Amino acid sequence: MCAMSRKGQQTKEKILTTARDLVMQKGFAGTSIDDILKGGPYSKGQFFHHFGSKADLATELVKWHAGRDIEMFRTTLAQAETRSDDPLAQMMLFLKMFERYISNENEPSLGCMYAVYTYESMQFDPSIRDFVADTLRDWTAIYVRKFQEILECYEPARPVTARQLAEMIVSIIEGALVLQRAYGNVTMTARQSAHFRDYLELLFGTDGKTNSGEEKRLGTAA
Amino acid sequence: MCAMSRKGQQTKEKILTTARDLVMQKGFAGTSIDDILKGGPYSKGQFFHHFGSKADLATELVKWHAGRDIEMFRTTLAQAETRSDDPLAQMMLFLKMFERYISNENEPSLGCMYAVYTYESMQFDPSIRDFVADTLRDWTAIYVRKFQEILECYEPARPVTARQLAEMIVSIIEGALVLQRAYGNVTMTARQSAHFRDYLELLFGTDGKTNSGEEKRLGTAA
DNA sequence: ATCTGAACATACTATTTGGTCTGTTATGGG
DNA sequence: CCCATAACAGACCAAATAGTATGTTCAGAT
Repeated sequence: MCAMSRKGQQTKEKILTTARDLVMQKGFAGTSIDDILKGGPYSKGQFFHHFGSKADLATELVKWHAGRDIEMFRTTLAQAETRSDDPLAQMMLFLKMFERYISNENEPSLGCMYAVYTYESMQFDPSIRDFVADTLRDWTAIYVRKFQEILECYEPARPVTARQLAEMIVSIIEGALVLQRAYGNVTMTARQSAHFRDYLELLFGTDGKTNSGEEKRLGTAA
Repeated sequence: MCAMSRKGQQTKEKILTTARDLVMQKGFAGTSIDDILKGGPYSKGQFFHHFGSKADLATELVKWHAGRDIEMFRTTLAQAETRSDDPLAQMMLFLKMFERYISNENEPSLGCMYAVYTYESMQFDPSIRDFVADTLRDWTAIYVRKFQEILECYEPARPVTARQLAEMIVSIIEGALVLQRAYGNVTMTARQSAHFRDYLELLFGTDGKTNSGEEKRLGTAA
């Protein structure tokens, strides 16, 4: 009756974990099903019981990853939001938390799975490509909202939109992850994020700041 | 006597071009030799006459690409350098030229080949990984030099090193290329580069500027 | 013109790959 | 306890894949 037993779900997750690690090392096309099986070890029957095909794995893998990824993103942001009422301070804190997390990355997950899929995109069907693009858009959208709040409170030293800033930090992180991986340097992404924080301070910093957080936001809302 | 005839070189280049286009679409592991042959069409004998193996193609392809890539990079910078004596103006001009180039990208070369290799890195042998890392370092080093010149002439509004700025623009471009590809949006990279120029203006701009280009540079040299 | 090696063509092969088929074992609801 | 079905095991298969073997053509130096 039940669609899937405890044990089954557990096995499926283990296969997904193994697949993720291998895909992050060698790409999707570069990872054969046998590679994944050897990485378990799992049996062929096990794999094809849980996944209809390799293409099916591709879909389930990104969606599984994106679910966990976005959830952690939101959790971290929510955490930052409890520690301050000022959106700029929240953003700064969030970035610092991200930097701490990404530098501690012990496992072989150096890089971004969306980038892996993006750079092999033409072998996936359009629905996967769309999903990856949508996920990146979701990611950006969260930043956009926060920067909108910031722009409601602070006057930037130069004209800039929330979207521009959001896309910039996403670009910086994506790019830094490429370099981090290419160089085998675990601190690259954190450094780039820190530099972006520096830019934000210059843009919204004490000199350029015209309104304290609460004031303008309440003013706008009223 | 000659190592390779005109015709041979020509064919090899055509194969490399086809291979590059396919690899940029589906990744390296996702591109089979038969795919490349069909993309020509070329014969199997032709391929294995020019390349010892698929791994050999991997090596020759990045090196061939990097040679052309870095050359264009230097040419564009040299062009920018002839139009102004001010290193900051040169950088701005260079970025603008890059933006024009990258937005016009008609072909299917959306993205960066080094990123493709980096995200499939574990299937290549270490010498290729090292080559890619070195090429990215070369790329960064050129920016570092230019930012050093800028920092000799201008006082930044916040403390910043040439290396930080160089790594930031490289990250931004790498990341923007990922987004550009994921979204199928040809203007993303140019917009990110433009935003970085904005940051540079804020950092070195009229308010923060303390020395005119020539002055301080000469002063430092003397 | 000739002759040598580069350049190309193509049939063939061993292995890998994604995927199936058949059968066995474990699980949990009634 | 029973039994339907989920979960697993592993032999098997056809297609794809990288690579070879063998031969032919062609360009260019002498």
